[in-house]
This record gives sequence, C-alpha cells and structure tokens, in this order.
Amino acid sequence: MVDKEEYRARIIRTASRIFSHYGFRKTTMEEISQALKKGKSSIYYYFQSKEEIFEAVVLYEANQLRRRLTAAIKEVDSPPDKLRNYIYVRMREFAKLSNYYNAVFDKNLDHFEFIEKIRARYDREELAIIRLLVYVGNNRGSFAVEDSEYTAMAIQTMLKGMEVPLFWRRREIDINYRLEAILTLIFNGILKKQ
Amino acid sequence: MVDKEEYRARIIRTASRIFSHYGFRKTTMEEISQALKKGKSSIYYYFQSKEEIFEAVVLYEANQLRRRLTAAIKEVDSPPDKLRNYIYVRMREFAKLSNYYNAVFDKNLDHFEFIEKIRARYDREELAIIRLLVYVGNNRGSFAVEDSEYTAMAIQTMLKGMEVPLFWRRREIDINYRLEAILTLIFNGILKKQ
DNA sequence: AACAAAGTGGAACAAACGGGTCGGATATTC
DNA sequence: GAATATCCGACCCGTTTGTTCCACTTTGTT
Repeated sequence: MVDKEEYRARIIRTASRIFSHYGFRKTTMEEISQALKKGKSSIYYYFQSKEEIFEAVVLYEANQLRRRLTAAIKEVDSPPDKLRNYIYVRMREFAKLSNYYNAVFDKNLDHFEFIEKIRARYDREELAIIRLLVYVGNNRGSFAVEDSEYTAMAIQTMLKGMEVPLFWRRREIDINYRLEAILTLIFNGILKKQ
Repeated sequence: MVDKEEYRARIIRTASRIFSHYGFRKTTMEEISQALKKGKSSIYYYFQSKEEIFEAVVLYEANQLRRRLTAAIKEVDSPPDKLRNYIYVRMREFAKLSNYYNAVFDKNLDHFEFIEKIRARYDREELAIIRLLVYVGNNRGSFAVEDSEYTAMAIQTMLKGMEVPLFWRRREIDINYRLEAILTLIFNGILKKQ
C-alpha cells in the first residue's frame, strides 16, 4: 500500500506531540490511538511496539534538527555569521525537539540502545559541520586558527557543556547569558585581530 | 508544630508545579514525594490523600489569582484602565494557573465537588469587583451605564465566553485578537461619548 | 460477484503501576 | 529517657497499560 508509509508518518507526528508533552513513560498507546481516532490495536499494524514508535519519533526529530541547522548555515554568508547562526539554532531547537532531547538525557530512558547510535552519529556529523565552518572561515580570512579539527572539537565540547544547564531548565536569562558568553568567547578567541 | 503548616505549603507549591505539567491523573504521589526528597508515605502525614493535595493546590492558585487581580486594579488609577488591567490579567493568569484552570474545565475532574464551590465563590467575588469598577467609573464620569449590576453581569458573561477558546489552546494571536475585540466592545459601549 | 489482501478494533491478559495503609525506625522536644 | 513528632520500607489490591488474538469490515482485483 502506498499510504502505509504516509500513515506511519502521521502516527509519528501525532506521537511526537504527545510524547513531548508527557514523556515516553506517561504517554499511553490509548492516547496516541485516540488522537489518531483509531483503535489501540490498529497502531500495531504500523508499528511493532511503543518503543518502536518512540524510536521513529526521535529519528524524525533528529532529522528535523539536521534540516534546520543546514538551513541556518545557508541563511547567511559570512563564516562568523554562519557559526553564530548554527549555535543559536542548535541551542534553540535542541530544547524544542524535546523527544530527541529527552532521549539523549533522560536517565529513565537509558535502556534504549538506539539512542546511543543516533547520538554518536549526530556528534560525528556536527563535528564535520563545525570543522568545515571553521576551515572555510579560515580560508576566507575571517578566522585565524591553526588546526580546524582541533578547534572544531573544542567548540563542540563547549556546546555540549551548554546542554547540561539547558537540561536543568534554568531561567531563560541564564541560558541566554551563557550563550552570549560562549559566543563572545569563541569569537574573540577565534577572530583575526585587525 | 509551627512548621507543619509551612511544610504543607511547600508540598503545595511542589505539587502545583508537577500537577500543572502532567495534570492530576498523570501525577503520582511517588513523583511529588521524590521532588520533596521524602518517602511517599511521609506525604500522608501532611495530607490525607492525593485529592486533598490537589484541592489545596487549586485553592492556593485561586488565592494567587485573587491577589494578582487585586494588585492589577490598584496598579492604575482611572476606571477604564482598572477594568482593562483587570481583564488582561485575568486572561493571562487564568491560563497560567493551570491547576485551577484544569480543575474548572477538565471533564475528567468533574467528580471533585470542591471545584464547584470554589468556582461559585470566585464568580460571586468577581461580579462584586466588576460591579464596583463599573460603579466607581460611573460616578467618576468615565462610564455612563444605567445599571451597574446588570452591566457587570454582562461583562462577566463575556469574560466567561472567552475562557472557552482559551481552553481550546488556540493560537496566541487569536486569543489576543478576541481580547482586543472584547475590550473595544466593552469600552465603546460603555464609555461616555464626549 | 467473488475473493484475497489490507486495515480495523473489541476483548482478553499478564505485568506493572500507583494510591493508600501499617508498623516500626529515627529525630526532636521536654 | 519517656513522649511525641516525623519519616519510611514493605506491602496490599484494584486499576492501568502494552501487547496479542481474532473476527470484522473495507478496499482493490479479476
């Protein structure tokens, strides 16, 4: 059937909404099926288990994140703007795509093996992106760094460090403050002094 | 003990936070006690049941609403401003104090009898406030209405009418648009033509 | 029309969950 | 050190929930 995939996508979108509100544990198959106006057992025609739905949801959000980050980079031209945009969007979206987010952080969910894989893949891709941004910025004369690889890793580490307080749900101001601080730090340490 | 009441208050604040996120049903006693870093059974030393906690939470939020509304009125001086302020704050806070809010609207919660009482009391008080605002505005020459009581009831009815779409969680814009429309209507129909 | 395949949902069930109880442990007060 | 206030682990038991089974309707094909 052609629209079986489409229906799977619909389930994913719906489940994503509910999961992101209540979390994996508190979301029931009953709720998902009700939101879809189907019988609970019908869902099992499209997915093997609740866990499989969650996996699909997290994958879906991870792709969404990737798409938005790519768009954010293309949006502007100069390397510093690209990097700044990337970091901003990363921080903002990361908290918004809460299933991906919880999947990565929630201790109660650490029995899902697929999370580790997704996370590892994302890390690899992100490092490549940052490395490229730094490299291009260097070539264009915006940045002045010795080793793109090493610098990219340092930046990524900083970004990871910001995820933790993000997870703690501190005050917005605090987050923004940290974000600004990190950006200033990165740019002041990276921009060619004129 | 002096701080038994204080501890009850702490439970209420904590429970309020969790209830407002997950709703009455999905919030467990386990979670509340964990958030308080106490054993589950310890909570029962302060409250008889989960329902009693919820009742206290709703009452707490109702009082908070009352306090903020009173403050909103005192904040400005002219009667039209007072009324405008009152309505704005009412709408904004109502959605924020989500337990009170859900208590009043959630169909799954209609077996709580205390809700009816709180609601009735709030209605009475609100009517009195609006009546007074209208009456004073009338005396001060800002408004020109025949019967304060009747007008106050009409305004309250309008406000109630706005709670429904508020409950539907429509777009912010829609809500604000309605709010403006209602305000314009009330004021244009109420302000003395010069 | 007839038949297979795709899709649906009600019923049933085992496992887990969750509100509430109880008896005793531990801390505090006098 | 007795009396009282506070806390908690272990348990109870009705309810919830993920999943399966199977009979059913719907859809597409010949």
